Amino acid sequence: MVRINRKLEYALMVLKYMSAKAPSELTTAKEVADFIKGPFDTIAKVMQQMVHSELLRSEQGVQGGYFLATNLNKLNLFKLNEVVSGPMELVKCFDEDHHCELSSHCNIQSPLVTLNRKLIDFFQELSISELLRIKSPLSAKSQSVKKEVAG
Amino acid sequence: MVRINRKLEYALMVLKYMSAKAPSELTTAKEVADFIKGPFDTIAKVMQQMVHSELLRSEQGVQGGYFLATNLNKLNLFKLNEVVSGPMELVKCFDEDHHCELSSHCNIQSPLVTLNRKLIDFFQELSISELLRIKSPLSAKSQSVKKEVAG
DNA sequence: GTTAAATACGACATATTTTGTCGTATTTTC
DNA sequence: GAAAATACGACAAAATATGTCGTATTTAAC
Repeated sequence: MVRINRKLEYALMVLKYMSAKAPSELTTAKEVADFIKGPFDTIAKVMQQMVHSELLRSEQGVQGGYFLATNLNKLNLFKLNEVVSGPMELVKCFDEDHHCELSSHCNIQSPLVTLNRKLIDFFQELSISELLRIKSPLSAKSQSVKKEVAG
Repeated sequence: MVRINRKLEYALMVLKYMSAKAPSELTTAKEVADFIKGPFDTIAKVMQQMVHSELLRSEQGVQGGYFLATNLNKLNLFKLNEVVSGPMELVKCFDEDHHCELSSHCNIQSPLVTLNRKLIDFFQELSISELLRIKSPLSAKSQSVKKEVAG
């Protein structure tokens, strides 16, 4: 089954939620968890991962929270998935460590490499702002917007 | 992590293996299992599922086996995945029975519907013969081939 | 007609991955 | 100092994927 995981869903929900606010306004993990009625801990961790990758920035302590630190026009689904779920590998045979035990007799390795490449391209071409239909006030302010997103 | 599963891999390996033979020649599950050094039972079941969906046909008894019963030019990856792994649903919220518990407060449902549609289109456009680079003697014989597969 | 080789298929067992929880530390405001 | 927040590793639980077993059935060969 080809399925995106919860972490990526949470990340998308977070970005959607935060993008509705003014860029300077902070958002807490609790706030998002309450809003989507999801598990606080997991959502908090996803947001922390996004801080590591500089998609968000955080302020600690009382009154702390997170704010957007990236242009959602330039962020794509491949990157976001990588941030929260690690490298996108269509099949096991691609990862370095524990490579697939069938690989020595596999008759479809090259097709799978091709397929993996195509799938990565597919996800890379999907911008988050387009996907989530975000007007993106931050990006409009901080960076030149190359093309208007239609629809 | 977006990853195709073993069953789909086995199905592709089976088709690749079988397509190298003359259309009339039978292939046993054991033969494929030996060739790719994979688990016989699982591979046999995948082949049986392919019989159900009429991608293969089978002959029972000693000297029995499977043979191709479909045009691999017309078979696409979406269909093949569906046959061996059930419906392709990007996210849980789409399936009828146990729908996602977050759906009532989800703020990204419509984007996910769109994404799911795009992903399905992506897989539907990938023909098996193209993916596996199969010359497809069966289809060349039994059906008119619309366009030659380049590369 | 018995045996052997094969498909057919449900039930179960195991392994892997995903998802969520807990505990604890740290930062900052009040 | 207390409270509200991020930070983060370790573990637990749940879900899913994968593989195995047992048994039935079909058919060819002997």
